[in-house]
Amino acid sequence: MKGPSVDKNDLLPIGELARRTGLAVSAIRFYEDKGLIQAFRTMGNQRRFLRSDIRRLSFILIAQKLGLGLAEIESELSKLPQGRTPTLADWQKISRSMRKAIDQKIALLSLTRRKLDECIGCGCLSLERCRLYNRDDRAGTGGTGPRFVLD
Amino acid sequence: MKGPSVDKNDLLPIGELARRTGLAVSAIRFYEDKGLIQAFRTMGNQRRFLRSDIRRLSFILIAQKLGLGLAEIESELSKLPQGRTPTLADWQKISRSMRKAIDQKIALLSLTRRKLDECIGCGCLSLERCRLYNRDDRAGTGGTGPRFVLD
DNA sequence: GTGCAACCTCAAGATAACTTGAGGTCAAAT
DNA sequence: ATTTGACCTCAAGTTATCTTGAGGTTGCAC
Repeated sequence: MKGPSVDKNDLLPIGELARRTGLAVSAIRFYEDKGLIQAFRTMGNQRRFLRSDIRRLSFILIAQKLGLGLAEIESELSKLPQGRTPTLADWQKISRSMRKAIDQKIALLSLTRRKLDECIGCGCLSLERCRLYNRDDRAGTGGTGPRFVLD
Repeated sequence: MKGPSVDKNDLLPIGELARRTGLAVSAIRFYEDKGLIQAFRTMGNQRRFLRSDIRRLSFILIAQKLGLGLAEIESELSKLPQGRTPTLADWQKISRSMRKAIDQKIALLSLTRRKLDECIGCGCLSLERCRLYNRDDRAGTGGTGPRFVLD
């Protein structure tokens, strides 16, 4: 019975992790710096990662594709158990939350597309008349970015 | 008969354009700097915009939501006729190309979702086994960013 | 035990997309 | 005529996400 042991041979140096994920070594170090991933250190101060960190980085890559920022990703990842290597069930849970994010993105895009279809009919793209935009606009929402349009 | 005349009263100062689009004044100046939009100048060196620039800016905002960078957006906008105010037909054309971009995005997300569904079944998220990733990977594609994963 | 690729840190640079600030001008109402 | 808010330029700052470089150390293979 060879259970999931965490013996020393399973620890990966950063370059190996880079090769396996397609990330640059510098990016992984950067993520560690940001607290997205953690590493053990050898006596000689070199990083050693768990195999499960491949998944962690994979998650980061996928989540980025979905438009999440590193901060948001970190907050997602923080839902993983601390102290122990995440189990399959842990990853399933987080994967499902990612699926929801995808669903939402698709829904938003579908909405945009539908509205755009209407607009193609009139050729407008005008903030004042087009349904692409809020009707009750003209208000500063308080944030920094653009204040209405498609939110 | 009040046709679409372009007399002086139709020229908008930058602040007006900002209010109408929800953009910051500084952002509009920035876009002008980048060549995304052009302005006339008054004798006193103040910018004056055409009404049609509202659409232009609207397009920029929508295209950004779709994930295009300003450079790409500029290349889209460059398809508009030079010299004259874009007609409805011009905008319809560009809107349709935008629709295609949305379609593609949705398709890509659907694919991701489908693959993710498979992965939830196995809980893997592993670069080496999971179908989320290319099978023929392990290769540097030459670019800077992540080299495989979901492309 | 030596060589050399792979590793380390820390600071600075790169790109995108803007904002902020300083210092000054314009124009429309009073 | 004066005031005041909107406008101007240009340089520098901001946030996010990394990369690059300098200068130095480790660790594995021979």
